[in-house]
Amino acid sequence: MQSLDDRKMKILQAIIRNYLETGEPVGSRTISKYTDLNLSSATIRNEMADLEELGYILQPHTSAGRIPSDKGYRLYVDRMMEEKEREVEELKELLLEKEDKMEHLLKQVAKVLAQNTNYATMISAPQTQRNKLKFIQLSRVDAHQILAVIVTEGNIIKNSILRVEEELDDETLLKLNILLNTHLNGLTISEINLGMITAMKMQAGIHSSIVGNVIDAVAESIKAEEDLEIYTSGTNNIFKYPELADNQKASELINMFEEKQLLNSLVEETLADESNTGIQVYIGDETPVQTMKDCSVVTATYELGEGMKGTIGIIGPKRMDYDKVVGTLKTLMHQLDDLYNKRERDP
Amino acid sequence: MQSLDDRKMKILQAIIRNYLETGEPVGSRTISKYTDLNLSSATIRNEMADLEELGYILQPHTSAGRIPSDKGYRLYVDRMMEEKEREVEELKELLLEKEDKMEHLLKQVAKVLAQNTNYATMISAPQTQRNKLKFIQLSRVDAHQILAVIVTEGNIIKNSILRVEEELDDETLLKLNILLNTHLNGLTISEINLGMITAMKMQAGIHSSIVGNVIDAVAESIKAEEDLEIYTSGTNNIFKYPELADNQKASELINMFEEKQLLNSLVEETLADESNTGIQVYIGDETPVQTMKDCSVVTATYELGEGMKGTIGIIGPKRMDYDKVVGTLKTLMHQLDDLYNKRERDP
DNA sequence: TATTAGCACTCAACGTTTAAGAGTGCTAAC
DNA sequence: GTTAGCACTCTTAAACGTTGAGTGCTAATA
Repeated sequence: MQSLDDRKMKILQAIIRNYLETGEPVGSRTISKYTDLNLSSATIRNEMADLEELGYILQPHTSAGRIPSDKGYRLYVDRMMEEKEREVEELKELLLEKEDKMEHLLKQVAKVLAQNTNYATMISAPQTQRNKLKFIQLSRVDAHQILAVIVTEGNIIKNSILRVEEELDDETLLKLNILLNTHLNGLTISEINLGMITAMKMQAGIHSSIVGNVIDAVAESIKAEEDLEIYTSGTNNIFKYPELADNQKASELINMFEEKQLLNSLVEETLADESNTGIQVYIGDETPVQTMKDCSVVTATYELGEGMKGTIGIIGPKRMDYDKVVGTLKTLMHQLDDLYNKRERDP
Repeated sequence: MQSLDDRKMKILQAIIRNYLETGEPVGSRTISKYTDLNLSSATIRNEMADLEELGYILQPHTSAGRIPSDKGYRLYVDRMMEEKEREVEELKELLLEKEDKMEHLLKQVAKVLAQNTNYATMISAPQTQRNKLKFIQLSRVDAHQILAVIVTEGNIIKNSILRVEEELDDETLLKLNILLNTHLNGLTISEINLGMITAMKMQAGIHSSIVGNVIDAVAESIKAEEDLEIYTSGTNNIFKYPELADNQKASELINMFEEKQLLNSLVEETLADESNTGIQVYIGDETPVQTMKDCSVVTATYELGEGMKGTIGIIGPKRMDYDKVVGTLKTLMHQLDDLYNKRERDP
């Protein structure tokens, strides 16, 4: 595909910018005034006819102005990505307010982002790729209940309450703790095999059933970790864009944000793509999720060290302010980096 | 307020039933055919004029049919509540599928309920009224990190990771554990006073800062417990009712379901009302939350023993199928009871 | 006295018409 | 290559008439 000459490019940019602002098809006269090209509307018309023929813009109907096509947006975005490296924003302070629990942090991020951009946002909890066990602790809660605490790499903590028939004295509990930790620490779930389990059960003697239960709990904890944890915010922002706000579409979108399964495929798609700078833009039909085919989606991958990766997504109309969104996301990714490093360094 | 005569009552019921189905104002002729009263439309018209004067029904405009007023719905609901005690539904099986984590259970309930009713639903996590400490456990995760596990009455578990400068040997850790548990077990947060804290710090000697940190963690855990945990489902159901689906209203409602703070006031209102059978109906302006003034809300209080109370809410249009909703909620409350008892009895 | 038939009236909803305005494509002149 | 001018297209909104559902009232009926 041959690149556009400079003037066509400027006109295309002007059309897109203008359309982003107004949401209305933009006509030749507007562009003629809007740009610093000093061209009459007639000239612009000629150029626009060319641009349309090349597929960068569309006419909703004869005698309406033009709107950008997906291809047009794509060109605009690609061009923009090369140029821009946005300045830091006031977002920093907001984010660094005392938030230390992962869940709160993520919710906060989604919210701040939604407020800043006026689009709907989502953020997935970091998925630990290799989930090593770090620490297991059994404690007696009362006569027939044992609490199992399971800590994995990255300090993800899971609890599970087990019921036991037999009463356990402190000494036995201590022995079990040692048994479990010596055998399991440092292993990922896939490394825990049946041979190991039977060996441990042997050693546990009459308490073998407890070992079994604990291992089940471990398995479930790590598995539960894998299922989607996605936080969303600003879903009602879609009502700000008439092209998304009709009942049919709005309902589908809202439902998607609530169900979140569909969003998961977006997360996976984003994480899969390694080639990239970390930010991806899906315009219209390019999206991996059909429900969003009238939207554009910008996603970013963030990393909190130790291979803990998550995804941030911004979902809005095709006439999204790509410029701002990409900038904000870039800043945000830096913030998250800083936050992580700060936390490691200085508890 | 004097009660209506039998015929007026029947006509009112017919109007409401019909309106619930169609969502359109209902005219005299319809009622004349719809009921078994064998009255001409003219007679119905006279009665309707009376009913309107009494405030039970409204005319959206001259020469439209009538729709129920809030007062009309109220009468209908009150009457219905006396009579009905609904039969059990198929919901049972759905609910009893292996779900043992509170969070999942609640989400599941919200979802099932939304699917069953075609309205939006919410459920608040049970709030433990007197949150007694049951058990505290400190464990060493690595050289500079301690895991504090805090279990409260009702087996709510909270974790917190503390950083420590000094390395602690097993013996010290054990002593600290004993110290904390002997002092704090069985206390609610309000019972932990400053005197007690300083006494404990004294005993902890050089490790007093850890005691302080743990107590902070305890306080935070219990406080965090208090902030709203509310799950919603089926929010997009509101699009099924044109009277709620215009952009303005839909946006506000969706936002409310996302933010959830407003829903909290609904929860509080519901829990506050002790007088009731457990189910309350708010029609239109009766709602404690302004945002829902065009909706009706049916709430129920459920209890999982030990004073753990939560709230379930169903939010829909004023022309809600009160009958079905109240029935479903009653069944559901029984299910939750059973579930709790079953779980206690048979782990 | 309660009920009903009949009729004139009202008003939202819908389709049609009309006018205005924005925007285009094309041609001819600069 | 650029621009002015003009005829043409098509959306949008307002204006208008028509339709039909539904009402209130009156007078006749059981």
